[in-house]
Amino acid sequence: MNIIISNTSDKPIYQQLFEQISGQIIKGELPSNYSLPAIRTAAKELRISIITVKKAWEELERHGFIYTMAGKGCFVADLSKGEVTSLRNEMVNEKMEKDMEYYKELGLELNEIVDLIKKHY
Amino acid sequence: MNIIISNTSDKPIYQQLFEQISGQIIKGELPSNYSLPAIRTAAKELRISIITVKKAWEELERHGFIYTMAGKGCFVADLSKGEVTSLRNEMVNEKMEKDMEYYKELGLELNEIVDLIKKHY
Amino acid sequence: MNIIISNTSDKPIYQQLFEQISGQIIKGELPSNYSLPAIRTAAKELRISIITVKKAWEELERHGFIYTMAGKGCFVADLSKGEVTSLRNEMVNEKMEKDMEYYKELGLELNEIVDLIKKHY
Amino acid sequence: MNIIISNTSDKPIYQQLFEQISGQIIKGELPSNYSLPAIRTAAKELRISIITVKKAWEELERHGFIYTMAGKGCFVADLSKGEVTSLRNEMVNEKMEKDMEYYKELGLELNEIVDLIKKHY
DNA sequence: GTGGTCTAGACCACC
DNA sequence: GTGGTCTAGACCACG
Repeated sequence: MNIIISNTSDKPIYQQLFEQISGQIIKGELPSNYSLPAIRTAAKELRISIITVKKAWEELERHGFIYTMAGKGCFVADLSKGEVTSLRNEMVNEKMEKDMEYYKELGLELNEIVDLIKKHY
Repeated sequence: MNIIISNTSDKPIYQQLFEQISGQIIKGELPSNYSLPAIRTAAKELRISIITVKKAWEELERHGFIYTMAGKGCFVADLSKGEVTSLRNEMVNEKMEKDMEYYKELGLELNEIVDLIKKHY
Repeated sequence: MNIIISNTSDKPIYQQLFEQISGQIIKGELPSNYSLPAIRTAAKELRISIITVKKAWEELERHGFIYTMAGKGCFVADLSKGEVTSLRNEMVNEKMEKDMEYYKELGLELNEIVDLIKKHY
Repeated sequence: MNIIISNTSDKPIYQQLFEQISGQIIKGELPSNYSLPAIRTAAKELRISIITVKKAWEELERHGFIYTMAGKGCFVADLSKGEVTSLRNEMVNEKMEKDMEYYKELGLELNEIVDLIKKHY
């Protein structure tokens, strides 16, 4: 597991954690039942508060990416490929909707957006 | 000028104002030297705080979308077509960069993103 | 609004808060757009931590009972009678399922359960 | 004896053990003086900690469901039908009280609860 | 050892 | 003033 925290980013730390880990699960880099580092361990290594890590872990559990066994630890959920895709689409669609709203507000045409994406990808 | 404020959105109100007005300027819906409503007037009509309107106007000025004449009011800047495009691109590129980072983090391929955009546009 | 906190209960404080407030909303004792006390105020009055109150408020928002306006406060959601019933049923069904599992495990017949309920209601 | 342990349940494992075994005793599925498996045996078969099994056995003894003979093992208590019913009611009443509190807090009428129970039983 | 809950502070953006 | 985020501790139940 590889996490990079930016303290200068405008994104809250717990969300950075959530996005990176969920991304790794979606991409299959973290296998089912993989044991996440203990909250205290992760907090110490990333030099952030225990509570911040916990918040990220909670968010991951709420979305179904991981499951918690109190007293044992947290583990990557056992997801089928279809479930992974479904989770991914849920997250992507939510964001995409807002993005498109913004680009349309700025008067961008569909093909302009596509061109920009190809440039930035 | 047509502004819609959502109090329940997670976006700060001043930013909603900024985005909508800058969008209208970019799309040419607000002509050069168009006189923006007085801060107090806008605040009253939109039922928001004067401070919030002021912050949005300031942000617009900082980006070069409007200019202020003390005692007279605020007016849409006299921008060439090239300048408008430049301002737009500046805003779009900044956002696009972040968006692509997110979509890549979720393991989306370029063509998947393009498909989704065509769907959501 | 009337809240009673039991420090001796086995239920976490934040859950007691959640259950009591959601119950009052469901019963119509708290009207739409009713302004909940500020987190700090509630914490002081109930003599509990700000974070504990916040956790309860968050849970209420996640279930759709209240909405948050950052910088303004938290307010009871504008729910139709049908939506209230739907929210109630969601909560009740979840619990009822577990309860029945337990009573069946103890060998109770349906009519025994009904008798007991009439006695305890 | 048939025990199923769920590691992902929010219920502690020792309590799952307690509830299932006490339920089987109450339902008469385990006869008087039936010899419970040795703690180490049960722990190994269920793939849980010895400490956890011990805690469940202790809880069963505390409630009077089983008795321990040092060096021999644990056995189902010799309970009359009345005693069984009494034990059962003790457990049921304790839970029922809390349940009804919750359902009343959500504004459910007696007949609504009965209807729901018939549906979920 | 683990996570679950709670506390008493703090700084920030927004209004 | 408000909520949003974060910190650095603490005690508990569970295994």
